[in-house]
Amino acid sequence: MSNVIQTLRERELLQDVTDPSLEKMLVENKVSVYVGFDPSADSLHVGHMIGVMILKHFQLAGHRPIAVVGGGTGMVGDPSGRSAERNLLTREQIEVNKAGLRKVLSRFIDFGSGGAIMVDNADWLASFGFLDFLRDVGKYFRIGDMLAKDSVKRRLASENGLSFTEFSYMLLQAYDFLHLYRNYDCRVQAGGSDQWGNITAGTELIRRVLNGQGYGITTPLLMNAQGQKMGKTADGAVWLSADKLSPYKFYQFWIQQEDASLEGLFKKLTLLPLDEIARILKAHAQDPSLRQGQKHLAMSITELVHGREEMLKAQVASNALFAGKISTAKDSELAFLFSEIPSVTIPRADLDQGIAPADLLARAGLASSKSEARRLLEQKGFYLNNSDIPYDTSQKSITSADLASETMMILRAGKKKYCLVRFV
RNA sequence: GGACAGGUGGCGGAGUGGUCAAUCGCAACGGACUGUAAAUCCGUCGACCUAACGGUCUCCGAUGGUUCGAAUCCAUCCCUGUCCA
Repeated sequence: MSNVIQTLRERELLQDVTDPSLEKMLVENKVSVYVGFDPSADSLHVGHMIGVMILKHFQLAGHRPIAVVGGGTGMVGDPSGRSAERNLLTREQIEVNKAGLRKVLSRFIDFGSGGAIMVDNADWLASFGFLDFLRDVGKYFRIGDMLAKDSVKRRLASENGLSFTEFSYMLLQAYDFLHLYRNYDCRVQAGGSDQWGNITAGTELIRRVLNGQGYGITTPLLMNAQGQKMGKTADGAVWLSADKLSPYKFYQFWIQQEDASLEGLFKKLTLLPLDEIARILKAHAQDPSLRQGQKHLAMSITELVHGREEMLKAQVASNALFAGKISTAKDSELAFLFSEIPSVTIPRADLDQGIAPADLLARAGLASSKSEARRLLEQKGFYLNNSDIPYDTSQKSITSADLASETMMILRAGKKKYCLVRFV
C-alpha cells in the first residue's frame, strides 16, 4: 500500500497531524477516512477541492473515503472560521443541497461498490434526544477544554460572541467521528486547518468513550501568494458545477492565476505527477508571458472537474475570444460560442432602430445598471467585436452596421469580460 | 429583570441638526504598464434621466415624532455585546 501521508506532504496538502503514528498505521492498514461537507449550498466550490482531493488521494492509496454530508450539523452551523452566526437552514433546503453535493462529489470519487460511501449525519443526529445526548456525549466534555479551543476563544473575544448552538457544534462533530469510528471503522478525519479544534474534539471523545485511537489531519486553506483566501470572483464563489458556473468561466478563472500561485495549485488540485509539474513550471519560467503554466493548469483542473469535452470547448472558446479582433466572421463560425460564454438574445427590431450603447451593456449583463454602463463607456472600457480600441462614445447608437457576423455581436467590458449578443 | 455600550454603503470604520449619497481604508470595477500575471500609478465605486452642465429619487436597525431642515434630537420597538441579578 502506498504511503498516502507522504503523498499529501509532497503535494502541500498536509498541514498537521494529530499523532505521528498515523503514517505507519496507514501504510499497514486499509482504513476509512472521512471529510465533512456542509450542505449550506447545493454545490461545492474551489475551497472544497482540497478536502475532495484528500479523499481522492486516500482512495488512490487503497483506503475508503467517507463523504459526510452535514444534514444534521448543517442545521446548527459551525462557528469555526466565521465571524458571525449564520442563518440556519431549513430541513427542505438541506435535502436539496445534499443531492447537489452528491452529484459533484461523485465526479471525483468512485462511489461504486466497495468504493467510497456517502452518509448524512442527520441519520444519527436527528433522532438523538437532547437528554440522551447530554448523558452519552456531553458528560465527556470539559467546559475548560471547550473554552480553550481557538475557534471559541476568538469568537468570545469578538464583538459577536457566540450562541450556545454554535458552542455546541463541536460536540456534534466529535460525535460524528465517534459514530463513524464505531460503525464504519473510520479511523481518520481530515479537514481544513480551521477544523483542528473540532477534529481533536472527536479524537478525544473516541479515546474517552472507547479508549480508541482516532486520527486527524488538517490541510492548508487555498491561498494566493498574498495570503488571501482564494476562490472568490466578482460573481461570487468559483463553483464546481456547470449550472452554477460555466466551464468557460471556470477555465478562465485558472487562466487568470498569477505565476506565483501555479506550483501550489498544480500540486494541490491536479493529479499530475510531480516530475511533470516540475517540467511544466520549468517551461513556464522560460517565458512566463506565454502563460503556458496557466493554460496547462486550466486544462488539467477543468478536465478533472467538468470532463475532457467541456474542457476542450472552454479552451476553444477562450482561444477564439482572446485571439483578437473579430469583425467579418460568419454566424457559423461564432455559433459555438453561444452556449459557452455568457450570451443574450435581443430582438432584431431593436437593433434596426438603434440601441444606445449603455442600454446594450446593461441588457447584456456587462453592467449591473445603466449608470454603471455609462461609467464603463466614459472610462473607455467597452470594446465592440474584440477591437483593440475602445468603443467610440461619440457614436450615439449601435446598429446593424456594428454586427460581427450576420446576427451576432461580441461585446467586451474591460480586458476579459465577454458577452455574445445574438439578434433575432 | 437591571446597568452600560452598540446597530452607518460588500467588509472595516468616521460622522453626532443643514455645506452628507455620507471622510477614510480594504475589496470591487475601468484605464496606464505588462503577459487575460504580480507590483505600481491614475480614475470610478446607491439608482434613474442627460451629449454635457446638471437634475430627480431612495438611503445610515424598524416605526412614529420634533424641526424650515435629521444618519445626527425625542419616543416606542427589534437585534447584538459586556457586566449584574
